Amino acid sequence: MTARASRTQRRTRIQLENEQRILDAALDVFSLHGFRGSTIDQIAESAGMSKPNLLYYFRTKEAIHGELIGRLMEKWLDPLREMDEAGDPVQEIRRYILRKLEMARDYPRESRLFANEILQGAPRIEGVLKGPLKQLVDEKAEIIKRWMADEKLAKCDPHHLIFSIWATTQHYADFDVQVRAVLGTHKSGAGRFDDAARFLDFLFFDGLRPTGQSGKSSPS
Amino acid sequence: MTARASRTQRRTRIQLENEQRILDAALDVFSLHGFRGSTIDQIAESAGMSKPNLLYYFRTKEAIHGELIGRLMEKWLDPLREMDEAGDPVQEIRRYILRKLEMARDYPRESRLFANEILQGAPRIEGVLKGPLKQLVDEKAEIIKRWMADEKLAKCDPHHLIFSIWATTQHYADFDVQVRAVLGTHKSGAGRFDDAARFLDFLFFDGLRPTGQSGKSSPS
DNA sequence: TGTAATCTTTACCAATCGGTCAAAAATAAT
DNA sequence: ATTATTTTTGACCGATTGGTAAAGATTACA
Repeated sequence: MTARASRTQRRTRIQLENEQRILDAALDVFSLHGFRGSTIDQIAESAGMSKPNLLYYFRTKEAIHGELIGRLMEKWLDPLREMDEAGDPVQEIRRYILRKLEMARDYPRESRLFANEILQGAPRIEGVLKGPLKQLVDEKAEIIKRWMADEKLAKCDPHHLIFSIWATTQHYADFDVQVRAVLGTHKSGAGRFDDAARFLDFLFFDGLRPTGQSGKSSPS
Repeated sequence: MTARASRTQRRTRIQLENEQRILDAALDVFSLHGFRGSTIDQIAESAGMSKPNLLYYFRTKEAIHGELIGRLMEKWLDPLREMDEAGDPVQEIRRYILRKLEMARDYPRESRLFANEILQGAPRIEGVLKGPLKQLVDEKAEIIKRWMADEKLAKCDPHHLIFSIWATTQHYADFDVQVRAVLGTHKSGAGRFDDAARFLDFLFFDGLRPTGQSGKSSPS
């Protein structure tokens, strides 16, 4: 039995090191070119390793990608899991937005890997989306709905609220090239995310305020 | 000189037909797999055409992709161009959001093509982003800033406001698979976009209201 | 109808793709 | 030091890639 096949703990120091180097290089490549657009040679070269050597640790291209996606999905939903019904609704939502924005800032490759996967029809994670993801979102949407019923938040569709949080935060990772091109080079990287945090706080919490008076202008 | 090389009007009926078929098929394929992940054979088959026949109309894979991207960029920025300083600020922003959402609904392939291009580093449209796009956005951001100075809109960073509109609307095209997976199959396609329009109106215009009283809760 | 231009196909090419294999090199255990 | 094991390598495979050459089929036009 080859080394990598053993899921039974027995990992050499070299194994752990090289697996990490491969996954890191693969994250670079996959997040930039998508699954089909990436080649094993590219990943191997980026990892400073020969192709057969890489294939000694991961038997197929799918195996590398699958491992990355698996680890990603674990970490990706953590911020939403942390949303606590017992907490203050406004602070819970605010914290969720901030955590997601931090993840876009600190793990842009992971965000792009996920975006690539979804864009390309999510053939490899369809089950997760319709299963654990949907379940988690439905659960949290119920909590948000109760918050709204208790007048702690302005009423709106909680599912679409979650979508909008995903969209606005991940935008800073997925469309980073465009954001930087439009803002120009005068803004440092950190400054962009500070501005984004400030803006998102404005956008969501001048809309999500508990007090009821709406500013709608067309009574129609 | 081959037929397709002549940019000088002389297009046969067959040329126009086949070019359209090819571009339509290529839009399907490119928007789903990105540039590197798409193959000429795939596009040819999807267009019901042999590969050499396709290459008679477009000499390279890049040529097809370039033509698509070019036509896309034309249409893509129209809604923003239509934003009129002379109009009512709230209605102008509201209309822009609605137009962008309609484009996400009616041209999801184009949205995904663009997203793929940006995700993969925008190597083929970097110039457009830093040139015409940045110029247009800067121009409209100035208008929005003046609206805010005139107290017609709540004050915020206009660039990030535009980003958030892009992010929230295009999300419904680019992440459609995820949206459908989370919402489940009980919602028809049209209904999703109606809900989205309603929600986005809530999100932006309970925050972008002209009247100044903010609902911030942490006075710090 | 004849003919020139346009359109389509078959056969093919070199390069690259994901992946295999056996043997060599490095490492660890005794 | 010897052996057993793990790691690395170069040479190679069939399939697919983007693209070409040239001949055949079709069309437009006189």
